[in-house]
Amino acid sequence: MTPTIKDIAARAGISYATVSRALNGKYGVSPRTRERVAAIAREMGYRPNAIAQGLVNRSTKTVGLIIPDISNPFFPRLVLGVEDTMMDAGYSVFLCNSNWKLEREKNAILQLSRKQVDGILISSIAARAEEIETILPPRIPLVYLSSYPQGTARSCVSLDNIQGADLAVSHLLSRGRRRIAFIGSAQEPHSLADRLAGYRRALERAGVPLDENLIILGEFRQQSGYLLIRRLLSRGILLDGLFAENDLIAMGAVQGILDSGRRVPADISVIGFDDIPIASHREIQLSTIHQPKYRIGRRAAEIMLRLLTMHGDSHPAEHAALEPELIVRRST
Amino acid sequence: MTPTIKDIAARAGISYATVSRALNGKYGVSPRTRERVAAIAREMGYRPNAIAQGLVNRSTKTVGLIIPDISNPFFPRLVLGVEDTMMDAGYSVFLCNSNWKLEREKNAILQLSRKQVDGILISSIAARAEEIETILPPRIPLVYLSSYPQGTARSCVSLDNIQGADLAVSHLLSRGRRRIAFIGSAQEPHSLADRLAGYRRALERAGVPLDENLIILGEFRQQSGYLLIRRLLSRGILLDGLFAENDLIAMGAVQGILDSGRRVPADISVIGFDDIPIASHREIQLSTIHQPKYRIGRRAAEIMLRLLTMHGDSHPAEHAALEPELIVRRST
DNA sequence: ACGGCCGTTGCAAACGTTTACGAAACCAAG
DNA sequence: CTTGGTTTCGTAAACGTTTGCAACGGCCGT
Repeated sequence: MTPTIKDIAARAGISYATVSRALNGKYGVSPRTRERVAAIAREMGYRPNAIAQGLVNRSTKTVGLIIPDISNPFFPRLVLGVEDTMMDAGYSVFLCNSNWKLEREKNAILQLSRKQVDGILISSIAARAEEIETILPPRIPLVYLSSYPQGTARSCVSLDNIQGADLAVSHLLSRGRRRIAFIGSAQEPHSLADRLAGYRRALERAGVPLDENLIILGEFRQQSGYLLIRRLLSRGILLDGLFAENDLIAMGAVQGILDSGRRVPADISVIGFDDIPIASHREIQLSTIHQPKYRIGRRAAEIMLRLLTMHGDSHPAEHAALEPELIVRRST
Repeated sequence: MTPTIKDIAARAGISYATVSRALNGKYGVSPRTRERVAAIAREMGYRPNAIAQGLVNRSTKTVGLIIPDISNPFFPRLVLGVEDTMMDAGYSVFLCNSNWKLEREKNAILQLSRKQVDGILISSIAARAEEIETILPPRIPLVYLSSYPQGTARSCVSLDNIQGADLAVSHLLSRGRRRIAFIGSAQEPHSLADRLAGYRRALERAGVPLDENLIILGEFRQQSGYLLIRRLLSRGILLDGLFAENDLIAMGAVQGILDSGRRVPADISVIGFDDIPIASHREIQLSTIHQPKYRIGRRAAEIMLRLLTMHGDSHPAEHAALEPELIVRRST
């Protein structure tokens, strides 16, 4: 059907080994035949079969990218960062959505390893490294983006979540807030833990007592923020500030606060996390901690490429922690 | 390294052909050995090498998905729809961003065909079919999503853009608007043409004269909508309604209108297209034409699966046009 | 003229599968 | 016990590449 290396060889009257060498610029082919082969290949519209190449080279020039949910506004730019830089380096990327389920993450890893990907980038919800690293193929590069399970020796790139949360809460404190609630999601154990830690650290440093009643957990969704804050307020619990684990929750919470007859930020200051695109909209203006999503993706891909090129010589895990940045908008 | 079919054969003391048959449930292997093989495979953690399988089966259980830009809020749910249903059917999907460039679309097709994908789903910006179909491998299934170039004989699934635009403009007319502007993007020729056609059709049917000065083109970006409407207004051109080719432009335009001291919808009613997630936000409340993005993706994937299973017997192109739905919100 | 070396090419194995074909083994019936 | 048929299994080719090794020819130096 589509021409193969053998077809070219037949047409050129030489062996297909020579064709291969000519096309790949290998040493040992006369300039004359090299050109002839190139011309014929072009003319026949030859495209190397990457599958066959993958089989013999034991490298598919392909990586897998596993994320929880591409329709969550945090991920698209991260994915784009990965895709852009991998593509520039000649790699293709398999996209897999795990839907926040460990089972599906594991399944994705399985599928990817069958497809012989050269590496895997994953934004995992696993709490412990064994949960997913045990099913990895032997010596395949893996880098965590925007996550890192406990006990892993792999590379990862993410924001300094503790620092970011600290920044957010300190900002609320600087606004004179003392009763600061935290609304988080139980879906992603790691970032939750760190952001909670940052929350605690900031309060402690400021000498503000911690009230466990102000900490509540739900899901990574907007509605979740709405419901949780309303429940909190209806219980008559006093608060003048809110730190949400992410912008989606924060936006829902803002609506909940408004619906309960209170003002933002006058009565309650609200700050989120991530700086998703909507957060900066004129009518929203949510204060937040900025995450350079595209850069995180790019950086992770760069690390992956490095791991890929030094194929297995040693894997000095690289831990890139990007700096969080406070973005002050109308909600505080 | 990772166990192959031969390792299993050696361990079981049989030929690897038999192992293959046993593992694939082919006819002609005794239940006893079948079980033995399965047990050994499980114990050794065997994973079939999909690359090798792809080579001999001439099918990689893989498709390519080409879209302009995953970070555009229109695409994530569409991608999710594709990914979910392809994955359920045992396929993996390569994601490629073309960044609204025909060159990159073509390049993506090239890469994908080298990777021997079984099919390609593409949200193309090409105006004419030849522009991209000429570089397709011979008999590979292709389905257009949310786009269809002129002169193609391939399947496609998209919204009825003319009808949708008609709906939008008719809605503005029903609100008593007569001077209705159109702001579009030149980036995607097809949807532009259709939405413009619907715009014209609705005006004509209502007997409202068309004013070419009210039609302006820019980019698919929020900022573009802002700048264009401001320019329009500063020229002193009268208008009381605006139909934007998509929500992003519409949102930018709303800001531009507000900044120019006019009210929405009192002075100028605004309606968009797509119904991206932000549009429904409480503080935005943009009227628009809903596109069922996830369903479009799913539907396209289903068509692809059908094409894939009847491997080449004949390709009766399937043209699925989903119904647009008018969503009335605060901006009109 | 001859030996050796280099530049160029071909042969064949290998990557991990699937599968057509044939061989062996088994069983039942004659 | 032979025969024919049916299971069950092994051999080998094939998919499209890459690459080590050997072979070939020509050129150079002696």
